[in-house]
Amino acid sequence: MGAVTMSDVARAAGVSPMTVSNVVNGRAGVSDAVRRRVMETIEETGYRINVAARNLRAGRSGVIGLAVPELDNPYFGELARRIVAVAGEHDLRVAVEETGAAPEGERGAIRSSKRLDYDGLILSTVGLDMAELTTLPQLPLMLLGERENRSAVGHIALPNADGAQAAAAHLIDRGARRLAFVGGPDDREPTIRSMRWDGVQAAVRAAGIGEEDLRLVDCEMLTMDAGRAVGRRLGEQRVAGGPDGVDGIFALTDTLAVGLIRGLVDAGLRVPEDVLVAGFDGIGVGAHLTPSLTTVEPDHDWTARRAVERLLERIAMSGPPGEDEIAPFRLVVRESTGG
Amino acid sequence: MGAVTMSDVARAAGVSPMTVSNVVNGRAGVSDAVRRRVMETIEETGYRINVAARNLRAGRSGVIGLAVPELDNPYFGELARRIVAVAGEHDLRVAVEETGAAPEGERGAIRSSKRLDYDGLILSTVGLDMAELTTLPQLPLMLLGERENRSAVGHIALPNADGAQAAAAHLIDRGARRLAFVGGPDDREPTIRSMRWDGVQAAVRAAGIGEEDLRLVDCEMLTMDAGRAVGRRLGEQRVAGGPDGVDGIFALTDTLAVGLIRGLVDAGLRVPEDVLVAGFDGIGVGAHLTPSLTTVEPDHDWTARRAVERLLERIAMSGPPGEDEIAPFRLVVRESTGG
DNA sequence: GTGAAAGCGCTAACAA
DNA sequence: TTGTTAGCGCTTTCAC
Repeated sequence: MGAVTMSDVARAAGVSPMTVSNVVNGRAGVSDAVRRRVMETIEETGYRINVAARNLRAGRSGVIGLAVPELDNPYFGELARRIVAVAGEHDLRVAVEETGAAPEGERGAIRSSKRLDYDGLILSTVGLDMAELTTLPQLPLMLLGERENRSAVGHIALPNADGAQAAAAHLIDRGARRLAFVGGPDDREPTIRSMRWDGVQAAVRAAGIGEEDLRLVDCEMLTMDAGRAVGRRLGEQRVAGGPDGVDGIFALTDTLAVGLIRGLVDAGLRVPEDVLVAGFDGIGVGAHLTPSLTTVEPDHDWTARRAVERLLERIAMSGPPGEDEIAPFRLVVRESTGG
Repeated sequence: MGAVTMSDVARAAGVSPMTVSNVVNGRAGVSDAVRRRVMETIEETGYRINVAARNLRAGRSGVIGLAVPELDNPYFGELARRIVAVAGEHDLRVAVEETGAAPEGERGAIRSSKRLDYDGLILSTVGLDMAELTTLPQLPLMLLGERENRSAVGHIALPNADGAQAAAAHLIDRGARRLAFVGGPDDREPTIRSMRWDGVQAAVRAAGIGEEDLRLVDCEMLTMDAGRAVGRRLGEQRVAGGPDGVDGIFALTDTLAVGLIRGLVDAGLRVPEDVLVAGFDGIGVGAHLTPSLTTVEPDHDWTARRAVERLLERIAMSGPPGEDEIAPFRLVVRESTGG
């Protein structure tokens, strides 16, 4: 543990620790000669700053948490990657956590943020309701994915309504007339699901399709397995009912869509010939499926950057959460909706 | 920042800070009465330990790094999830990092581990060679994936040779006779690729298949895109050459296999009717592809647990890296090799 | 432009 | 069983 300290460097360079500190932190007010000498000494001694000490002094931990529903979902992996990158630019470490898309997991993430002393938390929330979120945390918090602007918590929203509307409009444009919206468990208040549902409804209304030709299909978990089960069921109904069954599906997430497509195949249907399918998220594997997946792709870079930067602002100034922002998106059309 | 400190709690409870420390850390030698009183005071004051201070005192940062090639690869997401879980049991935070599967990225991860002062690093390495790894780091390091036992660095190995051999034997068992091994860039020394290649060769030899019926196909990157390009090429050759083309493919990773299958489809082939395909890793999406993917699935739980625990041992005792261990695996047979 | 003093909150070592 | 002392490595403040 022969760790080299600032004092060691200072002694070796014949200056005070304070001067070393100034050099290390690139502060002004150090003559070029001294700066150079200190730099050299740092090089020679192999000095590295002690982050724990600096953090203690600064009253921070230097770590922000990132809590996502599922780490093995490529979407959140991509998100994590970018957030880590942006945070690194600010010399922050990112501790990742998984919530399992359940309120209990999200509560747990907030709790462990406190236990492990994170400076702030970026929470990609699915389950926790706003009431709880606004009371619970004594912790700079950025929410990812929700839309509604509720006072105490900062948001970076996904283009839930607009994106879903675009996807549904596209399904209709490609000839679908009997639509299904396959989503997660129902909730009491604005969630990703309800907002995307609104978007799809808007598209249906705009196209003059009757409400009876849009079905809402529950799906307890947002997993491929769950999606596949639903797909199989919808597929079997379609097969039994002939051409009167569902012919266009919007899946709440790409992950769900992957399972859904496979379930439809299990039931003997072809995508897109018999049923069109579109998802939401823009996960990478979507491009290489058979059929490849049409999806709403939010701008992940933008999302990550804004989330981190705004969290940093909140940590630094403990000011108000600020305005909601909505990520830009594009609709990526692929084979699952006919090309 | 009205943070409550141990001294505050001590004063309020009428004891010394040291006693509070002992209670907080569950150390023995505190009377039940005092312990209870301190606990209550902690509750009342809302005291939370200052991790930065504790770390400074302990000479650690409380953070370990986890560097993986690609965060948006579900395989590494799963790995990360489990590692975070195990580390959490030990009150450790996990900072994730992406190397991009390139030596430069892996070097960068080691560098930033030092910059950000990680207590240790779990590195899922692909590119960096051992010579460099053993000289470079002054940092407790656990390697994931490699096999060769080289003095200074700890390893948790994947069942590279045995797993690949099992997969290849299975391809042959299902009737494949002209095999291809599709892997990453070639390397000078034992890597995941060369070890899996050895396994495949062993299977081919054991089956009495001629060396000329096993092809080694390079693939610069381990991405779906790259795999797709290779798949398309192999597929076109097969179509041109008739039944004499490749009829069984082992892909170095599942990610590659996903692209590969799609590339074969692009070329007009059917999997598994025309070509059998097997991968390695057991990524979740493999089960829901069309066709679903046969794969070698290492025991991820085991891998994560051993990696963290052994890293902790190394951090604590800075002892020798210890023996290599190889993760158990199973061959999961799915549609891409005929069911 | 440079340095000395003091203290961030915690805990090891020793004393009582 | 409990308390006192001292110091982890850094940086804010103020003096020179």
